[in-house]
Parts: sequence; structure tokens; C-alpha cells
Amino acid sequence: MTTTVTDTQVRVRVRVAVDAPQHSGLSEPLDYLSERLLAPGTLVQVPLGKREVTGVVWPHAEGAAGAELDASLLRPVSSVLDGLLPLSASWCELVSFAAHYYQRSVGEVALSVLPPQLRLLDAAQLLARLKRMTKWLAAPPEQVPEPMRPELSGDQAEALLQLDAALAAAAHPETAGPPAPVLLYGVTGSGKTEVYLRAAEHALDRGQQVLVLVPEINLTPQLEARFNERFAAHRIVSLHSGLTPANRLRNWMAAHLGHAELVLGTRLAVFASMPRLGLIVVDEEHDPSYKQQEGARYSARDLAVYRAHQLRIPVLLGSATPSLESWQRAEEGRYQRLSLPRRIGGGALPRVRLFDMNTLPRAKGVTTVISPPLLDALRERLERGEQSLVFLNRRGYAPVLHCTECGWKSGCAHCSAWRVFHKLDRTLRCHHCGFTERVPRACPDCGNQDIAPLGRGTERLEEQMAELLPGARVARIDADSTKLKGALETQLNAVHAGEVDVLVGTQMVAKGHDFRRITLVAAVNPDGALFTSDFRAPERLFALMMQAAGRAGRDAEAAARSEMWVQTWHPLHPLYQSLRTHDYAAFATSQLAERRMAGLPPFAHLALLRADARTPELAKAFLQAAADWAAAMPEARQVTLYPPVPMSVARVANVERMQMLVEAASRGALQRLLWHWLPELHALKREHKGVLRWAVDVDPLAI
DNA sequence: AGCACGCCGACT
DNA sequence: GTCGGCGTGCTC
Repeated sequence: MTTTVTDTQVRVRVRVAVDAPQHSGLSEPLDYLSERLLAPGTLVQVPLGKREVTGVVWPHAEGAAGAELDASLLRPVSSVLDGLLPLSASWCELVSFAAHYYQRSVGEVALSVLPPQLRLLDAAQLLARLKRMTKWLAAPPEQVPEPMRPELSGDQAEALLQLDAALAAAAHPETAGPPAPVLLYGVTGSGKTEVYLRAAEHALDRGQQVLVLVPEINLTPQLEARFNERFAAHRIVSLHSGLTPANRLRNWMAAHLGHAELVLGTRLAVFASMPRLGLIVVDEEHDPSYKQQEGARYSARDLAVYRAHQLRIPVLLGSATPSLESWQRAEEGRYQRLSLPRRIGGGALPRVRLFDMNTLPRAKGVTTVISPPLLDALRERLERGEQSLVFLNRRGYAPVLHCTECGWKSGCAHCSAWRVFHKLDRTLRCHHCGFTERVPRACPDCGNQDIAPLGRGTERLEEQMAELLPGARVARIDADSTKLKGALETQLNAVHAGEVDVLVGTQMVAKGHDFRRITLVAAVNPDGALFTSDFRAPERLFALMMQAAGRAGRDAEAAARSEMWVQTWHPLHPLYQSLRTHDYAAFATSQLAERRMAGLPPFAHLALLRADARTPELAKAFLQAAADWAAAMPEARQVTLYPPVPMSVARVANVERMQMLVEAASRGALQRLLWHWLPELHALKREHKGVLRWAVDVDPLAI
């Protein structure tokens, strides 16, 4: 640290991470002057150009002191947000790692994962909030009777026994080596949650804090309820973007000050400041929502593993259908795999029936929604007073309208996509840009009155189910039916209360909800994902199907009669064959073999360079120039640069989107190339005027 | 990202 | 004569 003496004042040079977007070229913390020493992690207000921004005092990088600006050019720190304990060095290090790995500025990441309110408050206001939080905390947790802890199954006890070593070692992080991440592989209903709870208990008993990550907080109310019930005597806070700004700040501060012992949150919670963190749980670790899709495109699951390693604490990754990345690491022995292969109470997994759609008589132009045998199975449930779930991963009434006369289709004027027909409000809606119009009375091209829906979505399925099953109470849950606040909860309660016989829904209902009375789950038309170019589509489909199947027969008594029906044109497809026998391991083995052959993750590492422009040519020219520059780098020998291609939906809101895939055998090689590439990309953007924006996505989910 | 500066068209 | 359009460029 440099200090300069001017007159009587000692002025200290401090580095401050500010939210200067990456494309401004200011990717590292900036230098300021302070009249006193400021601990790294302290929040400050600093001048940036003409405005005042919030920043975080950043630790000095080890060793390499880059080109230092002349102290006389530096501006002083405006104010210090005293009163808030500085963020820890390990927190800064986590943020710094994430920023570098995902190629964003340190300040952008730091400020985007802190509660937004923190930027708006001055020192006095912050103090007031702290006082209010302390008061809130002072309300003692209600005195509750010792929570009921269910008897452990043999599998659970075994898993916990094995976990014990890691948990015990973690109590002495300074002496033990970092424990290997634990992959808790357990079928739905096998009691993964109980293992999370017991592991959390261990950590809490030692006075440590526990971080529990879930894919989407509103989709997992039951997990939240279980934690609240078990740890009623402890302080639990949630952390996700749906909180009001004031509550998010309050909960964040409670965790930061160590008052909250348990933090339950979505991906952004992986950055929660927790001084005594002793355990991280990642539930449904395979879930795609752990990957942030804008700004810094981080994977919360991967960062959880990094953070656990950094702190030498255990991390528990739970899933019935682990990501192939995690599965492969378990195969290699880098992760410790603990299995819960049986359902609690010996309940059977639902029998999976693959219905071959080819066996139906072909009526020209008519596609059968529900095959006769499936219809019979649904009727049977209806008669027995049991519930059924009919799953279709497409919302709206029909994905497209078309004119039977001239062939017109309901395309979007601004996107290369069809507008979806929503019958309820008689609109055509583009699911990409939101462009909405009333359905035309006649074909806009030829005036023909006969325009018809093509294909089907959940709205239409709901309607057809009501026709096919007269008297049945049919309900639908999807993003449209749950738009209003609280609607999801109301609708779920209706299902739980037995007011619904047949539930139609998208993947929303396949995840997490525990429906006791459902004994039949049917996937009406899941084939679409089998033959797409997205290499992760089969993995997602398998996970979704397994999850959907898991909705049936949660009740042990009903499990024997529980079935999952899959209507398919490809019943012999290996994916469905593995599904039929609930054999995730077989599925993973075959998928991993394919990935290895194709040089795809987890056997290769990917990054995408995307560019948005007014015309595809402009976007392509930028990417091509970027590729040409990269190809001349020495690092390029260890990476493969693929030609720029349009994204699967090439135009959204009149912006043309192209992308280029970069592949490398090693993470390091990819990182080195990106490191050199990014400054050049900033420069190239200036030359390519038509390019609206560009972005790098490291470890993309879809290509 | 903000927020300047900067150099050309329709208003009091 | 000025108000303001958003192109270009900088922020320790």
C-alpha cells in the first residue's frame, strides 16, 4: 500500500470496486485516495465521472502491481459507510474469481450480488436499518417443542455416516484438507431432504451457518417449510430476487452479521456474506435455473463448489438426475457419491408405460391428443377419486395459427418465431418479444375466414381434457395461469384439497411439488426434445420426465397403483428405455459416451461469443473479425473456433443474433484465450458500428 | 451504464 | 438567435 504525505495529511491509496460495466474497459477496481486506512470489504461512496457511486474497498492483488496511476490524478473517497462490518476477504476472493472466470468486471459482480438497497443508503440511513434489523432479530424465535425427527432409513443413515467424516473434518478447516464435494444421488421420495436437514443440524450444532440453494424459491415451498419446521428455534432467512428491497437488505444483513444461521435462497444467494459458513447444500443441482442468463452468466452450483473448496467446508449436491458434469466427476472419484436408491417406506416408483403412437390408426390430418388406453387410465383414476397430472411443456392454446387457404402462419413481425394463439383473451402473443395482437377475424393475407390452430398447448389440452372426461374437474397450472401474485399458491392448494381431478400443466408442476393424491402422470407429447440440435436437450428431458414421474405415488399406499404414461413415436429410443426402468445411471453412461465422442462437456469446455446487430451480416462480420484475431493468438492452438451461426431464434425484437462457439480441451486454455480476447473485443466493437452489443457466455447451457 | 460534449434542424 | 436530436467518448 502506498502512502503519500502532503502537509499534515496522510493519504492512503485504496482500490475500490465500482459498478463500471465490463464494456467500459474498466474491469479492475479503481484507485482512490483516503484519509484513513480502510479495511478491504468496506463499503464506500466514490466519485466516478460526474456521479457518486457505491463501491467496495478491494484487497490488493497478490504480487503483480500493474501500472499505477500517479497519485496526483486520484480523487478522494467521498464517504465511508461505517457501521457495516466489512465484507470478508474470502467473499472478495469469491467475487473476484467469479468475475474473472465469467469475464465480467469485479465491481459489476460485487455490486450486482449485494442487496440493491445498499447502494441507495448513506451511513446514517444504513445505521437506522441496522437498528431496525436488530430489533427484528430481538423478537425471540418462538419457543417450540423439540422438532419431530423422523427415523432414518438405512440408506439415509449410511449416507450420513459417510458424510460424518467430511462434516467432522470441516470443523477444523485449518488442519484438514478440503473435503470432496458430495453428490447425493437419490430418487424422488428417497428422503434427500432429511439428509440435508441432518447435515445442517451438524453444522448448526457447531455454531456454523448453513447455506441452502434451491432452483426457484416459489417452486419449492415444501422444502422451505421443512427447514422452517425443523429449525424453528434457529434464525432462518430467505434470499432471492422476489423479496421486497427492504426485506432483502434486512435478510442479507442478518446473514452478513452472523445472526441468521440458515440462509435459504436462489442462485444469487451463493454470494451471501456468511462469516461462519460451514455447509452448502445445492438442492436439485442439475436444474438449469442455477445458471444466470444475463449480466455475469455464472453458475451458482459451480460457484457453490468453488466456495466450499475455498472455505474447506462440505458441499452437498442433491438430485435424482444429477447433471452429467457432476455425475462424471463422481465417476472419476473427484466427488464423493452417496446414493439413496430406495423410496422411503419402500414405496415403489411409478410404473412407466411407453405408449407407441404408431399403433394408432392414422386418420388423415387428425392427431390424437390422448390415446384411448391413456384415456381409459385417466377414467379409472377419476372413478377411484384419484388425481392425474397431464404434462405438456408448451403454454398457450396453439403454438401457431395458419390459414388453410393460402398457408399464412401467425409469424411475429419482429422475431423469427411464431406468435402463439392464446384463446382465453383471443390474442396472438410472441413469447420472445411480447408483441401481442388480437386474433384476426380472417387471414390477413387472403381474407379467408378459415384460420386454424396448429399443434397444441396447455390451454387447448385443458379444453380437450374437459371434453374427453365429462364431469371431471380440470385445472391448468402454467406461467399464464399463475401470473397474478399468489395465484400459484391458490391453485396448488386447490389441488392439495382434492378440488381438482385432472391437472394440466407445464414443467412448472413437474418440479418439487409434493402431490399426495396423484397416481397418474402422463407426458402427452415429449418427443420434441429427442431430436433438437441442443446437446443438453436429452439430459433435460430425462430429468423432467423423472421429476414428473416423481409426482405420482408420493403416498406409499397409492404407490403400487401409480403410473407414468409417455406417449411417444419412438418407444425404443434409449432415453425412454432408461426411463422405463428408472435407470438414470444407464442413461448417464450412454449420454456421457456420446458426449465424449462428440467432444462436448464435461469432456470439453465451451464458451459462446454472441453478437446482436441490426442485420445478420453486421453481427457475423464482428464475430468473424473476432475469430480471425483469436486464430492468430498462440492460445488458439489449444482451442477450436467454430464459424458464426445464427441463434436458434435468430431475430428477437428486430435484433439479429449470431453466436460463435469456442471449444477447448482444458478450462485453462479457454480462460487464457478469453483473457487476451476480451480487450480486443472491446476494441473491435468500436470498429463494427452496427453491433449493438456482444457478450461472452462461459460454460453455456445451450448452444 | 450514466453523463458529458458536440455539432446540425425547428421553435420563441 | 437557442432548445434538443442522439453519435462519440470517458470515468481512478
